[in-house]
Amino acid sequence: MPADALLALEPRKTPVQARSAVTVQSISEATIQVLLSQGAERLTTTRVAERAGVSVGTLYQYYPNKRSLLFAVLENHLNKVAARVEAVCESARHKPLAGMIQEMAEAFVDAKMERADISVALYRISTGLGGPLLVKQVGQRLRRAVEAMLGTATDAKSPPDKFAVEIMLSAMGGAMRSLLEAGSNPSPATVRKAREQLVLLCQSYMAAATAKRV
Amino acid sequence: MPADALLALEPRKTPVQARSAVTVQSISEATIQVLLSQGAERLTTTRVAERAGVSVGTLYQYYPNKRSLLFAVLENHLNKVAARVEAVCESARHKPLAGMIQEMAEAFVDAKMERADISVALYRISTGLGGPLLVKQVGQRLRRAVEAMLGTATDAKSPPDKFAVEIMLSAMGGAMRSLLEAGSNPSPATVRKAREQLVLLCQSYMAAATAKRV
DNA sequence: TCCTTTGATGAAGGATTCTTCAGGTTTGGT
DNA sequence: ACCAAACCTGAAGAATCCTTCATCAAAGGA
Repeated sequence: MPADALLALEPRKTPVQARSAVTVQSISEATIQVLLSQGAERLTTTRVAERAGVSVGTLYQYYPNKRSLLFAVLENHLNKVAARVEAVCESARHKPLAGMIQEMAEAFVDAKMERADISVALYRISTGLGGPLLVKQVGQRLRRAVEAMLGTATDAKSPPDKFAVEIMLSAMGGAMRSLLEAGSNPSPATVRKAREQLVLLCQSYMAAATAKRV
Repeated sequence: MPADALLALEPRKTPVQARSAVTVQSISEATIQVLLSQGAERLTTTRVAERAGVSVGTLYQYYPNKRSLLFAVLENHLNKVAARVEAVCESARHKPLAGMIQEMAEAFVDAKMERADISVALYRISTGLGGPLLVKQVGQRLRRAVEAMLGTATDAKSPPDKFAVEIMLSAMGGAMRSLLEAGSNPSPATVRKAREQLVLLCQSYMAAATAKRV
């Protein structure tokens, strides 16, 4: 893979004045909106600019190409979710295992649900080039945070299995995705139930996985 | 949504001679190949035809448009996987719960792994219009099969929760996806470990979910 | 106030892509 | 051998799309 494939994704110019900061923000928002209303196939730089209320030229002043725009939006969202889960993982140390997992899983569900529209929109581009890579990176980052937390469990079982943690996280992510993509924004009751069930899923699996260690 | 959006996805003509059957098959295969080597973005009807060794016109004799081609390939794969899991669900009735789950989960992993290339390729288009719908339908179909199986468990707990089964299936699917998209085709050792862990995940969750019922 | 930087505009070039159709080739029955 | 049906071809029309650049407007320090 060519080295400039990554460089071409970096933003082109950073806003220095206030109005341009607004512009960049509205371009980001417009990307989500177009993604939701038209789909990834019909997402066009022109359409995004139109929806943002600026001209195409303006868009290209901050993003060198279409892909870099999508990449930036995706990266931004993933980082926010990861940061929130990491924070919870740090503050939940030195507790019993079940409680730690519960806090972590709930934080994950909440972070995704809070702006369900963004999540749904981004699923539609998470498959493009660079997407799986980002997801993988963030996944690793999350895994490390969870592992560090689990290491401090008061009811210390054997240390958690690296592979098992990965499985747990991707399973949780998959279930959330399926739920969000299922259609109309889920009712509060559904969200409650999902939280509860995902907590149960993670708890029971982690308990089984750490116990099984010989 | 317009009604003809679905009709436009139906195949245009069904092969009657032997050579045309070969042609459509090679078009299907070529679609996978192009998807893997070029990505969804660069998948072109012309490129698919080229790779299949036929001309574009031929392709359009069997598929009314590009989307119908992708839809057909995706549908075919999902149906195969679903059929296999359903078959196992039927033959695994009247056993203890843990054993049933194990057979089901292993069948799922095997079905996905057997042609990992197809799975990976199709993830790249499963997000297009009609994709989530198909996935949802197949998910429901699978859920019913699993529920029917669980109802016959010899160590009968309370009947399984509908929502919980959905969670389990989507979690399993998500974990598999993450694994497959992680990159280079996983080693046999990784596959073994994945099978084992996914079985554990499903077993422990189902046990916890049925036990929790009041 | 004046001038340099920063920000915004949008028409147009260049490149792809989807899809059709008029005309040729192959197959299989009679 | 003959013919109708099935099948294949691929150049070309019509529609988008990405990206650039010459030009204009706003901002803010000197």
